[in-house]
Amino acid sequence: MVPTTWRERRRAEAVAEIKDVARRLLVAGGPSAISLRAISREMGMTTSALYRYFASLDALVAALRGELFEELGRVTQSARDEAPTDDPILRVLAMARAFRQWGLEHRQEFGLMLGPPVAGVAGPDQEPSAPDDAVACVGVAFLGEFAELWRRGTLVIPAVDPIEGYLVPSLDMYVAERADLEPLVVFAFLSAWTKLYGIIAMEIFGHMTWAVTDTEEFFEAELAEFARQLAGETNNVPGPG
Amino acid sequence: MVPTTWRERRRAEAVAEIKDVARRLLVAGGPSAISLRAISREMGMTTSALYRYFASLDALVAALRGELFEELGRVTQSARDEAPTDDPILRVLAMARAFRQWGLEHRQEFGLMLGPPVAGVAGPDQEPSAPDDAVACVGVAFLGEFAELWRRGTLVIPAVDPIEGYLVPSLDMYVAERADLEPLVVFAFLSAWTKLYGIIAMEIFGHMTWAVTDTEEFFEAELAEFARQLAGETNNVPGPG
DNA sequence: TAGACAGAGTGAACATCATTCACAGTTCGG
DNA sequence: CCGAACTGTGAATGATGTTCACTCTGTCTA
Repeated sequence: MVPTTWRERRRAEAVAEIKDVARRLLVAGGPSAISLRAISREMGMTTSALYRYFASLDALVAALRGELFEELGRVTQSARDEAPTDDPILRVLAMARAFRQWGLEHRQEFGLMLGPPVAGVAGPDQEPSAPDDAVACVGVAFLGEFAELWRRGTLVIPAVDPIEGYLVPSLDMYVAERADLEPLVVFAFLSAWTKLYGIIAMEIFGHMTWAVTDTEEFFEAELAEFARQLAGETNNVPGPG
Repeated sequence: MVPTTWRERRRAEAVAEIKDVARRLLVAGGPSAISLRAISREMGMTTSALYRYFASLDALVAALRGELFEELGRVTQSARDEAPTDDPILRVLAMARAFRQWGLEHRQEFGLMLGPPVAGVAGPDQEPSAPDDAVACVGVAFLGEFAELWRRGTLVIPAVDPIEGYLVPSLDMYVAERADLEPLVVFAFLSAWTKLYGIIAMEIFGHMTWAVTDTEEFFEAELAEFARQLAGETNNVPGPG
């Protein structure tokens, strides 16, 4: 499995360098700035030589996208592992912060990964409901903490009407030891997951500047309220006065 | 203001047709499929002639984007106006449903509008915190209902720690009669707004298929829980059992 | 009303891009 | 050690945005 022959090692290096240059171009000028010609120029190669490593530009971008998901997954999970083991809520918060932080530091990458699907990269020809969808990589880590929270009996969630039927049935497959998740837990996770995505994506895509000046403070306020809800400590406030 | 001379009328028609064709191309093949050459071909014109109407391809796309925001604004607000005037919560729900529905029926447009900023269309050179940001057009309608809800004293919101400081100060400018919005109300709106964006964008961008089969049911469940929270009727459920 | 002027369209040109192909050099395995 | 697979080359094709010098034609003014 590990490259042994010279050619294989050389090839792996080339693939890695191509993806590195592609990422640099992405960061510098957005997805449309990733061009085989620019890559070949920077690497001192012919453009056609790149086709020995990737079937097309789209294939390259798809590979890069996959690698970025791995990176984001590593980052969030290592943030989780630095949080105290016995406090799932703190672990969730740590992951959420790491998620946002990485996104802010890698806006273009974030857009490529979690923006609208790019034409040839994740088109409708791909199987739509692939169970190993790249997005799952990072989402599942959150799900795991919700499962742990539920296992301890400290998870407080709103009772939702007809919860059955619309969740992917084998979702607890991802969770350690097949937790046999209550659908309500999955709903609680999804609710938090979509909300997290909303805040972060909106900020990174620049759709929040018209309403919020200090997005970090807003994010922390949302996080605090979220933690309060998880602990069942919501103290509501009635109308004006 | 209204075009009177023949040339002006003719010009307005041409501009409209160009944007129409551009939109058709967008729908058919994504943003990268919008090309001046394809437009000119379809219109039986020379490509260079298009430069009499738009300074560049990016300018065309930007104009199209603006028009799409107007359309989405009209759709959501007309959905609101069909809901009972005396029930702000129902009005918010109607707008949320219309928002999602329009997005699902116009995925490419939605991506262009609310996805990551496209290179030349909404680049960093544009003024970042423009108060008339296009996203505001649709968001403000939601804010208005929250203001109304608050005015009636029926809005129940969580108490959030240090709310001052990170909100755009002149946000109540948008609200009818300058409501002098309590920051807490703005926070409640933003919380709902980001959440709504999260659910809808995630679904439209295809980032939810790995976890949810029937996204419509999930959306309705979230909506119901949201309405319950707004009315202060959350009935929580403790851990496993 | 006649002429000046701005608007609208043309066709050629240049630079960029992805992709393919026949060809040649290099490395590996039997 | 020799054939086969791998890696790279250079030319070619056809797509793209953008510019420029031109014509032609409405429109407005003197």
